[in-house]
Amino acid sequence: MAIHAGKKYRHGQILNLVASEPVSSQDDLRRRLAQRKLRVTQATLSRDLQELKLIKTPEGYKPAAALAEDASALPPLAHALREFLLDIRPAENMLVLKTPPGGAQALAAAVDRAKFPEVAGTIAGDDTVLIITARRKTRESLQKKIEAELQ
Amino acid sequence: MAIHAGKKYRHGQILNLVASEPVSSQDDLRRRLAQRKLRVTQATLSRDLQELKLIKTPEGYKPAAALAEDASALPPLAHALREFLLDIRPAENMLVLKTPPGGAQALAAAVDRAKFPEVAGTIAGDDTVLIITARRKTRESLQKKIEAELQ
DNA sequence: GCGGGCATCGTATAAATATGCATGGCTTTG
DNA sequence: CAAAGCCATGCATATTTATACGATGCCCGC
Repeated sequence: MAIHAGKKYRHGQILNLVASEPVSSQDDLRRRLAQRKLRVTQATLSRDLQELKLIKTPEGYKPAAALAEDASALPPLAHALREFLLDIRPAENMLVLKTPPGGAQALAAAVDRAKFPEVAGTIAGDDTVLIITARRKTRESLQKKIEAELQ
Repeated sequence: MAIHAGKKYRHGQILNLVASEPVSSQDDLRRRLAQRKLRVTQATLSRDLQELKLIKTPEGYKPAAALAEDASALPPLAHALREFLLDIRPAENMLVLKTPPGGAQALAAAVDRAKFPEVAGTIAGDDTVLIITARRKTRESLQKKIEAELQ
């Protein structure tokens, strides 16, 4: 094996590089390492990046450690509302939210996650979310907050 | 344009899908959407995923929201080791660390700052650090600690 | 020393993802 | 309504990433 400085060392250099400046591709990384006298092929870097748990983002490679969380991380409420909400209908102490087919579960989850004090509970079907509040006044307050999320 | 239900709706379905089960590729995603009567091409999904800020991880697509970084939030010693260490050689009551040319001073400084009780003293040349401990047993203990820093 | 097992790596190529360009529909303006 | 501008999209293809396979080096026991 050629002039090798060891995989450990190369991994350290890779971590340094991606932490200090955006690296847009494995070939980009390969060129930068070459400047540091480390000559390896793209194939090796593909393996290295996997071992180092670095993932590609629009802003370069980043450690995946931060995203180790469960797959249930949902987008914020505002986003869910923009994506799913078709209509809001007030009904005394309740709010009825309409979504496209299949969207209700996701929207309800986002509402729950927002933990509004006004919300007594939610029920989601396929394209409808029912939000229940204590009283009509409570519902008015909640409705304002939700409409504010829509800007 | 075919029977389409709108980009917003498709985006909602994509968020649902990737939140509920791992999706390994854009083609995988394309097939699952087809089951929900959404027919689009991989090219469209590539654009969708970018707009939704979903990034590919070994466990499927995830929201990029949780993109903390700092690969270098490591303790200084671990960082220095990753950056400089090429080799560790034990020698009775001493450890010899090899670095790339010019790296020894920096690595030795990091070792000193870590203040291991085992370390009697260090001597750094250009590409070699000599760490001196009291006895062979002491060196073994230190060596384990240093190797642990490398993961 | 000699073979076996393991790890690393490059080459070639497959697989996955991104993109230039053209099309068709929708909306706005006059 | 026509013309213009804009979006969303598909198709074809370029670019990027992953992998199957074989070669080489190293360590270890005999």
